[in-house]
Amino acid sequence: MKISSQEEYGLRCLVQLANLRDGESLTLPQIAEREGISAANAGKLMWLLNKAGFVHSTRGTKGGYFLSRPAEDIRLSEIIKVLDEDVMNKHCDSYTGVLDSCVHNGDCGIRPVIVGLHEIVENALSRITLAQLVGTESSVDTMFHKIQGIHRIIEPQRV
Amino acid sequence: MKISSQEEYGLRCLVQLANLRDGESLTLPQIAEREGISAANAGKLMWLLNKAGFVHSTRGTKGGYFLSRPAEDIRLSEIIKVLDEDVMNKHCDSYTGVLDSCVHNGDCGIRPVIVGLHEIVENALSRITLAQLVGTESSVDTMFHKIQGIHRIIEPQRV
DNA sequence: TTCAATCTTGACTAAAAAGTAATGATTTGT
DNA sequence: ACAAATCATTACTTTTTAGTCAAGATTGAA
Repeated sequence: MKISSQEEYGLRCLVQLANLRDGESLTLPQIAEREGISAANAGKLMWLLNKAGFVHSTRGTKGGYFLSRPAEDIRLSEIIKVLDEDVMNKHCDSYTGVLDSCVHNGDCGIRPVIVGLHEIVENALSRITLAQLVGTESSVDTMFHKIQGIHRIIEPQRV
Repeated sequence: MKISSQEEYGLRCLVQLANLRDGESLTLPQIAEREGISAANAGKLMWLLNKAGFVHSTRGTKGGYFLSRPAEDIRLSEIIKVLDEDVMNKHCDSYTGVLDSCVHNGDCGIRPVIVGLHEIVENALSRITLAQLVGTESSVDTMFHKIQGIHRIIEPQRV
């Protein structure tokens, strides 16, 4: 269970945009350089994010990308859903209740695990907004503090 | 964020073995047929699981695979760790505290998310044992009930 | 002892994901 | 109008993951 490259870098790019001030924007080469990827690669990611409505872009000189809505309103769960469309599709459609479409009908001990995992991850990511990821402190201390913070946000209440 | 094929089918194979009675075992063709994969593929998975100590095998006629310890003692977190070694390695070693080895030093807003996700998944999987996945009910009702059960197990307490 | 069933292992092939390149379209400034 | 900067889109290449195959080793039974 891991985060795909597309998920990771798509998210990173959005964080870059979330760090901008009002009216500012970033070009593909700028985004690419800040994240250590090629401009072509960044272009592909931004294309996806644009299609999905997270960012707007303007072409020509002085063009670039910027968030299309406030970072406070963008939840990580939405982003991930776009960057990795088939999170769940792949593992039996029974997630949606349609048991017949899964090869493992009648003999699938692990379906509850897959569904359960999907749900806790989705739940955790829905509690974090882009705005909560701004800032670029790098010391072990601040990073540790931040991890604790996210962790507090992430942990769901017991039912 | 998704479960890899290796994780999924490795786990499925172990569930098959967990369903056996004492003294029984399953051959590769048997495992393969039950999971809808090829015997060769099953062989590779079982090889990994054997190396990692989850199963024992006997060769020759009447040979096969069986769990090397009680299903109650095998936590899903251990299994997944073996089936997908580089769960976290990939995303910056800073997870281990060594910040210098990550390309994104000083500009990594998402590290807390990656670490946080890893932790809640690990935590969830460590609460489920193979024994809890035996049985093969397939009706929507029983499956739904099981999902709820796993969900209750999975959700961590609030800190 | 010999044969058939079975696991073991490494090399090979196929499919999927990631990343690159190239061409075209739009905008701004002169 | 023109040139430069920039995004948009599709096709292509590389890398990684998944899956197959075949030759070898071990065991049990006749």
